[in-house]
Amino acid sequence: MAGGAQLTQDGSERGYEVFHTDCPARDVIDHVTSRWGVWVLISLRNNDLRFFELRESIRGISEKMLAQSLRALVRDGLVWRKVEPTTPPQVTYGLTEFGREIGEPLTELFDRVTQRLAPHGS
Amino acid sequence: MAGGAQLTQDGSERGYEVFHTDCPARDVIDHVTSRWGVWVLISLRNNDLRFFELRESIRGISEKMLAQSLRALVRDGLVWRKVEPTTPPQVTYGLTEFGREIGEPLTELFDRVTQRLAPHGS
DNA sequence: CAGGATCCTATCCGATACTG
DNA sequence: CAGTATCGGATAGGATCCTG
Repeated sequence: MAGGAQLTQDGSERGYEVFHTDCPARDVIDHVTSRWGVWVLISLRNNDLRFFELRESIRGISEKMLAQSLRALVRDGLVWRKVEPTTPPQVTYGLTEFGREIGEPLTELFDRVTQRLAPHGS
Repeated sequence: MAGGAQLTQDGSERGYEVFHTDCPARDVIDHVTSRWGVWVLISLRNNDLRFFELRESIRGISEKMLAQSLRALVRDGLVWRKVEPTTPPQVTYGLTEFGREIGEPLTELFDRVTQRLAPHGS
């Protein structure tokens, strides 16, 4: 069903799959493609990072939105969170297997846009 | 540079590529991954559609946001717009080559999420 | 049918201040 | 360091009405 999940024109009212409002996939996609979620996932695709490393990496994000985005991604099972109860505390974030699965096409998307817009490299 | 485009730690302030705020790619990504842009692109990946067909397909979108999203996507060169000056007028939208290029990983992303969340099909 | 214009609300998001 | 809580401005977005 790679091409499916559109509306199925079988005449009935239901038949929509993910385009319908109450589809759980829609929420996840919305989180993944949210303003900052994208960059969090892309930032984490290579190495696990700590909170402040993410903040430094994603220029322009506020702590509030970073924390919020991370919470959503953890809730959705895309990102894990490891707390080292030291002083000062150390919290590390990384991609789960699902997160890596999702991060792949996201990276691809990202690369294609970049390549398209910046072909003036030589 | 599939793995690159992170910050380049060469010590200087500049050296960021796409995570920096004033990167043009970031705008496009933001449009592509906008609340409704995603669904427009995914809706169009198989067939060209008219305005009302898009509205029907993407459940929950308002005409205003659909028009607005379409305008942004056309401006970014991801979607083309063909006007048939009949009465009533007929406007068709479809993916440009760039749009198709971008739609691919988006569809992949979409499929992976769907597959993950709805494996109870059988 | 395919929108543009207007109004109004919901939420996003940054800034600031505070906590463990 | 890694957050949470609160406030207020900016923006997204829905509803309605109107036009070619």
